[in-house]
Amino acid sequence: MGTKERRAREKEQLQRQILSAARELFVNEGYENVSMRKIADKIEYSPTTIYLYFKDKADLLDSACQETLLDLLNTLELLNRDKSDPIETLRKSGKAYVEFGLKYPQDYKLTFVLRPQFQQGLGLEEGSVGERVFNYLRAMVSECIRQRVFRQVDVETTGQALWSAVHGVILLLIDFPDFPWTEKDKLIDTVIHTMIEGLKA
Amino acid sequence: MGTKERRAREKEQLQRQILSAARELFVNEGYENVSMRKIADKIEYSPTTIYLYFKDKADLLDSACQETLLDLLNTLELLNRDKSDPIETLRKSGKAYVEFGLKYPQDYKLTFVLRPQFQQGLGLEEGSVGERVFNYLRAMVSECIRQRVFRQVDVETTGQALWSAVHGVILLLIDFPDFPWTEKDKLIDTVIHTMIEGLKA
DNA sequence: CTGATATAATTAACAGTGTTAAGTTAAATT
DNA sequence: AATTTAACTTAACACTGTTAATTATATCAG
Repeated sequence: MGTKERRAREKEQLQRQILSAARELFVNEGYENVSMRKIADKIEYSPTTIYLYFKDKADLLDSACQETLLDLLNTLELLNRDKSDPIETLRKSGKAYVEFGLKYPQDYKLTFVLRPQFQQGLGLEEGSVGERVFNYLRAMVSECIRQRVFRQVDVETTGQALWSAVHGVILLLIDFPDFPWTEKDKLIDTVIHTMIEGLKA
Repeated sequence: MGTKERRAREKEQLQRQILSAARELFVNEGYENVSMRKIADKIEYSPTTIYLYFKDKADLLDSACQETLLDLLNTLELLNRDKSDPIETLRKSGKAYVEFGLKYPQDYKLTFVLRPQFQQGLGLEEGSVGERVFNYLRAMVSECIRQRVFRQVDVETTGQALWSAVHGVILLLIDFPDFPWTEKDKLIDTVIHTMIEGLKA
């Protein structure tokens, strides 16, 4: 009697197909420029079919962002963290975070700028992927303080301040591509380096 | 024969009226949620009249952002800058910048996030208001270096890095109002203070 | 294999969007 | 008073997200 399971599998597959098409379009053409009809065209279904699998367009955006956060978390956790040099770990992670944002600018903006406007909260609630990303940052800062390479700062505030700095440089570089930036990597390194220096004991 | 002048004045007045209505709506309801028809209703003209005064909706956004930038520049230039303490000046300016962004979050996002997507370049071209704002920042950094309170860093890169940091904290605070931020002012002060410390000689 | 039932997908429609072209009204000039 | 010019509006187009009603399809019972 596996027909029910098969049907469920098929449904899940179509859901993934829709999400995949939507995300690709969002990323390539921008959320606002993607219509439900465009997504439907891509998967060769009628527009309203999408509504059988997702509540509305914002829900689609939401799901796409979840995927982005997972990718980001993956990227960060793939870094080989050297416990003996927490500052270098922090620096590398910051760099990886910025590079992720610049490599997938549409994804990043979708997740960290656009989505919050639609969906309050950003899924930073307990157990979410977003929370895990932030925990990762928290742990690094804690380690720097524990090893006395940072002065006795507040972990929470410091983490949020670091996040602010890298978030800012990502968005400026994405949003003002024509601005006469010094040299992209130099700017990124300066932001990260300056913050770290400012926290040192 | 002042009739031509009067007509020109009336035209200008209507243009201002449109812009004022548009900006108010943009700020209160968000750019995407404001339709040309809504603006038209507010000023009691037909929707198409707007197109006699502005090229399109993006042009309206553009003009609104120009105003915001002027307001920002005004706010910054009202600060009494103490030449003898350039670091304090920088700190106060950074704080004022962030507070401006948080006081008029919609204006800030319109200008520094939304507009760049529509209109490439952001009017940071020569002689623009945007350029004057950035020159303000450049001058402060230069002064810090000249007086040897900062180490011998690159003015351009440093200015951009500082901008990144404050830009980031503004956007995070705006976009994630539900995030468990430590204490708003503490976070802002930490971001600014940490950057400055990291630049000191 | 046939008929009933549940599920999946579609068509048609609504109220709204930015924008353009054509038409109308009002004012200024000759 | 007639004509030109400027200001404004009406009607329309091709879209948008979304809902309700309808049709097609696949599963199950007899």
